[in-house]
This record gives sequence, structure tokens and C-alpha cells, in this order.
Amino acid sequence: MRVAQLAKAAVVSSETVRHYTDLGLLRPTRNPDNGYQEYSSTDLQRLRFIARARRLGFSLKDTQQILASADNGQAPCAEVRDLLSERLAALQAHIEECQRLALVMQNAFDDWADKGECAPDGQAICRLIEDFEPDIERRPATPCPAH
Amino acid sequence: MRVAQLAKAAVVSSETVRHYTDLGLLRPTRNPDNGYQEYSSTDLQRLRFIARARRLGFSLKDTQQILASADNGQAPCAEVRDLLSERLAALQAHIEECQRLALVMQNAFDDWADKGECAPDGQAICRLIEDFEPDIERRPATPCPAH
DNA sequence: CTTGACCCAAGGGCCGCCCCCAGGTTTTAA
DNA sequence: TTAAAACCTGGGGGCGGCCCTTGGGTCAAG
Repeated sequence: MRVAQLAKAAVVSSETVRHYTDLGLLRPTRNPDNGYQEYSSTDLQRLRFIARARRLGFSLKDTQQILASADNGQAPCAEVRDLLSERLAALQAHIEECQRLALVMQNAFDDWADKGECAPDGQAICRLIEDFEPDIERRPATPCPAH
Repeated sequence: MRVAQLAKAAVVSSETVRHYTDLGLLRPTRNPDNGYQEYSSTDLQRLRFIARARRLGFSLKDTQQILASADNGQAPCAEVRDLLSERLAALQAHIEECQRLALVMQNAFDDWADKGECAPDGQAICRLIEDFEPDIERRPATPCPAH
């Protein structure tokens, strides 16, 4: 199979296939006539595996590691379980961080409903923001402003 | 003020100050003797403004836009309110996406508790993952795997 | 024989910084 | 007074996970 066929079979873009190939996650051979990449059914299996792993919340690096273990003939299940619980914990922390931010935003929004426009007094930039600093401790910036 | 002093005063890193300067958010003058950047108290005000805006969930680009309006003598309040509600909506969507993912992960984790190790049958990579494809429709990959 | 669909590699772009380099400047303390 | 420590400069690369572009080469259908 060539790039586009593989991509279609696994429902990802050709770019993604190329990207994974560059990362060494897929290992096509070369057609010596034209230099095209030739993917095997094993590559399709790997690609589907990667897609599933991504949907399960694993990073590409995680997936790389899992595949490497499997390539070494080791059953990666234990590793997979550990990784998953790490990723899940991190995701939950991330969610909480986002929720805190959402609260802050909601509060600001409600707060601002009554306040009028900035008098452009030449001093302030926007009092809505400048006067805003609630009971919130120092927090980092936007955790992940939604893609 | 020079970079480090400004950074300290606004509780951000010097790198951040430099970054914002590169983006044109801060506009220091040059000390002709040594080429150092010289920041004014206006820059400090702007920097604090930016930091607050970031803590409120605005992107740098948003902030840039807001500052540009203010620089043009326009009261940016309306814009700011609109932007905030957009950002909030996006963040909530993001949170929901993350929560869906967390559920999937949790389900997989529970599911896997009983299943044993992969028999390294030379075929499968890791059945935990390969056999996993629950009632979940096609979803994109990891929304934002927690920094 | 041309059109259009595919292939290639290499590079930049996104976001918001952080970190490193090599070299010049300023400040502090011995 | 001098040496070390701490600062400054510009430019570049890195993070993640791709997407998109450029400038080619290849190939199937009409």
C-alpha cells in the first residue's frame, strides 16, 4: 500500500502517516523504481493501534514506547496500564485546572454585566481587566485555551 | 527599567518579557550606550495588564488586539466582554471533551483490571488496546494531554 | 497526451514560552 | 582594583501533533 491507501484504511490523513513514518512508528519499504513508500499490512495494524491509543489518551511518545516494547517481544500490558493511570491522573488534574479557570471567567463575566464601558480616561487600558483580581491566588496562565 | 527589573515587578520571567517585546506588546526604548532595552512605567502597566488578561483566559493574540484598540483610543470593553464569552464557551467545550476522554480512559482502566497479560502471541501488539473500541464514536485524538 | 490524482523531501507555522549559545556590560564583593 | 557574578544582546532550537506549502517526480484514465 502507498500513503494515501494506508491513510484511508486507518481513517487518518496522509500527512499523519508521513509524520508517523518520520518518527519511526511505521516502517515502510521503498519501491526502488520510484522511491515511493510501500506499507505492509503490519503497518496498517500498527497505524490502527496508534490511532486507538491516541483515542485512549496516550501521547505519541507513549505509543512509541509501547510499540518498542512489543517489538522487543515483551508484553507491554503492565506498562500500558501504568501509563494509562498516569495519563488519566494528569488529565483529571488538567480538567480541574480548566474548571478553576472557567469559574474565574464566569465570575468576571457576571461581574462585568453591570459595569459600564471604560471611560477612555487616557490612563487605564480597560478597567474591566485592570480592576479584576479576585480572591484568586497566583495562577499560571491559560492552561489550554481550547483548540 | 531593564528586563529583569520589569519582569520581577510583574512577576513573570525575563524570557516572557523578551517574548512580549518581540511580539510588539511592549515597546521599550534603546539605551544608545549599550543597546539595552529600557522599559517605562507604561510598559509595566501593560505587562501587568497582559498577565491579568492571561489569567483570565485570554490568549496573547486577544490581548494584542485589546491593547491595539486601547492604543487607538477606543474603549475595548465591549470587545473584551465578547472575547471573554467566546473563550469561556470554547473552554467549556474543551472541558467536556476532556471529560469524555477521561470517561473512556476510566472505562478502559476498569475493564482491564480483570484481563491478564498479553499472551505475546506474536500477532497482537497489546490486546488491551487492540481489543478496545467501546461504544465510542469516532473521536479526534487527545484533546490536550495535560502539560 | 493531457489532466488530475497521487507521490517525494524539506521546510515553516501554530502557541507560549523555555533554554542555550557566544559574546558584551554592569554590579558587587574581596 | 580586579575578578567573579549577574545581567544584557540576538539568534536559534525545542516542546506536540500535526497541517500546509513549495517544487518537483509519477502514474492512471480519457
